[in-house]
Amino acid sequence: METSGVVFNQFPRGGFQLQALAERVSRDQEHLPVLPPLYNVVRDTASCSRSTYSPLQALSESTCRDHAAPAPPPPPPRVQESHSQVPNQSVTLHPAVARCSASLELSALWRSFHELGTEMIVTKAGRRMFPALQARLSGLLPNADYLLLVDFVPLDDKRYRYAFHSSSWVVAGKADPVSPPRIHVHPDSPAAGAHWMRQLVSFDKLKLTNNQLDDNGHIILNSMHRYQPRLHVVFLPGDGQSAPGTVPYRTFIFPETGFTAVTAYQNHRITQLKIASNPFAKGFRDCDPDDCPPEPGGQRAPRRREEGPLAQPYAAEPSAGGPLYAPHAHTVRYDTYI
Amino acid sequence: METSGVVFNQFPRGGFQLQALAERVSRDQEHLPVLPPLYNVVRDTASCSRSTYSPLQALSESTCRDHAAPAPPPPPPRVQESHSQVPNQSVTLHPAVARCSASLELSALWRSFHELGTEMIVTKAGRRMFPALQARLSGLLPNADYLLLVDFVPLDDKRYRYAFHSSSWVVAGKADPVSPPRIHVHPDSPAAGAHWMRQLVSFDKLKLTNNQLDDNGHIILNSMHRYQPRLHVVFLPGDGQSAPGTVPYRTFIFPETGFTAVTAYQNHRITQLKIASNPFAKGFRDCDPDDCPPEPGGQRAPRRREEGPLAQPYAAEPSAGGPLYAPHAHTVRYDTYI
DNA sequence: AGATTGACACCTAGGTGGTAATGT
DNA sequence: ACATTACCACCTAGGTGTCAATCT
Repeated sequence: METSGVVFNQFPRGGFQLQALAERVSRDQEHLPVLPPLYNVVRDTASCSRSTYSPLQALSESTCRDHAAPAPPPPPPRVQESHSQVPNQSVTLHPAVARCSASLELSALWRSFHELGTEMIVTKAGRRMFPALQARLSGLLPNADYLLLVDFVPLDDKRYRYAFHSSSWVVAGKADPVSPPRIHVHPDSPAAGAHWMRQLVSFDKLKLTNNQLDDNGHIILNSMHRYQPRLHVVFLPGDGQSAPGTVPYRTFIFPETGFTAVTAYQNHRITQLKIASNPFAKGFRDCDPDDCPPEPGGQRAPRRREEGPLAQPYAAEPSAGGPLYAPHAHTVRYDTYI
Repeated sequence: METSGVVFNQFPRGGFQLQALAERVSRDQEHLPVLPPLYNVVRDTASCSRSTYSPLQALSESTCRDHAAPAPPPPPPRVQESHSQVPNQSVTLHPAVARCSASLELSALWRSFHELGTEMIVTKAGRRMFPALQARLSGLLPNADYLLLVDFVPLDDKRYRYAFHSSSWVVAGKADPVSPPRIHVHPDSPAAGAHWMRQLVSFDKLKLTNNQLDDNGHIILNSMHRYQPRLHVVFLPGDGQSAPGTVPYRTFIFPETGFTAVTAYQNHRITQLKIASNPFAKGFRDCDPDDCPPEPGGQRAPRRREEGPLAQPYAAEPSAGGPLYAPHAHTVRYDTYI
């Protein structure tokens, strides 16, 4: 099923036309900077109403933060050299995607993680993301067919290490070599616009792995590196629906979904927030079994081991390495986010 | 999503073109006899090598039984009156389906159930079939797109009752009114022929319900009625792949998959075979926990309640009602059939 | 009396982080 | 040192038939 360098998790449907189209989307962007002007980048509409939006700014900081918590600035995005085929001017969108927009679901939870410096576990067998990428779509043509793709681009070309003494990430060198990029195709693809817009689109089948030889179609990432997920909405032209010279897809980036891939959690507050918000980790929660599932805002007594001064007490300054947790991160409890 | 009387479990993919095509397949056959000559009926190729095959005969008895067990003859198929649009002569198949064939997986298990008189539970919330319909396909064009559909046709127009005193099914009157027919679309649809042929195609998401008002897209059946599942392989023409005047689909019927819908099992030997072969029912098996999963052929000591002469000892003659279990049905133990 | 429903114990299947062992 | 792995207890989620209660 690999006709080019791009590897997909699956491509049962629609045969090879779809695969070729998805490959084109991937290739178009493969050698571009993380956020080239070509991209039709749209901000998380649920959390930000800014009409003018700078893509590069979006990745370099969280531009739309409605909390007072200090914004953890990730390192500036890498700009690669090979700008092949970058039409720097505005492009004409295919009508099927011209009015398309997407909003990130659970953006408050994502922001809570982002403020601490999101970490995502990668394992040999593949690990789901938590939170999972979920989006609400609008502006699609109900009767037109679309693919929904997710891929991951490096946020920089560095390798990181977590300094426990300062509870901060520090640069540990240049990035390791990258594996051939992989793209996750939403299992419903292709589907009509009406299907995608009917309800939340969830990428909860997507799995991350650090196994460079992975055979299951999972997304291959380097541990201790930073990544930015991207959502691509790709129009699939039917008979006579092609419009040469137009761009048939749009790419959405939600900066608060950027993360560091790890094989074990480094920042203990990330661990705690995962435990508090992921229903599958309920067994690790520090609360009585009866009233354990508290609604956001509730607060309960600890049950498991009293972890006293476990690592450093959570009070450290952001260092050059990248985002740190905010000293006064939310005490909000998340219950069921799945 | 309902543009005609046909209801589908889902139709996210490929938009309305696919839905229209599937509806056509359904409508073509909706008012036909159970097995009209139009159908491209193919026998379970795994269990039968007969080259000449009579569709009507296939439903009226199990024509390809390689066991000595007495064949439980189901009631003869109903022949409806409204033979609209029945080209009684042979039709020209579209090249994309001309060489298509399908074989039933787990046909030995299906036959064991069939010999006892298969029962399938229907519930308000929807119940999976066990065994699930699974088939291996061949002869598709690897790069062409296909839909895989399953629907259910009544095997007769009768209502049944199980006579416990004689351990046999008896006719209890004329069939109840039928709900609008529903079609289960395999979730992978549409997919390339290569995808369908790569591995076993399993319809384990299909659920049966007796809730006439079901709005989960499940298959609606009448309890205490007999049904025959059908598998439709539908070619989905791409640009310029249409061939007017040809039939773009084939229908496969495996007579050993016919069953009686029930809300609770009637024949106790059916219950026992389900418990012995369905891994989810392992908790009800009559064997020691350690060596409980015996390979087919093994035999173990009972663990749960000794059920002595539970109903009548299993020895009854087939009555006019339909299939009965064979008095000497297999003692083979089935382990994991999922 | 027969058919249906709902609560239940008991499974499969798989997603959590913890922890100790193992690499490197 | 640090990163990774394998295994584990503990969850969620949902598929089984049983049984008692209820419906018709």
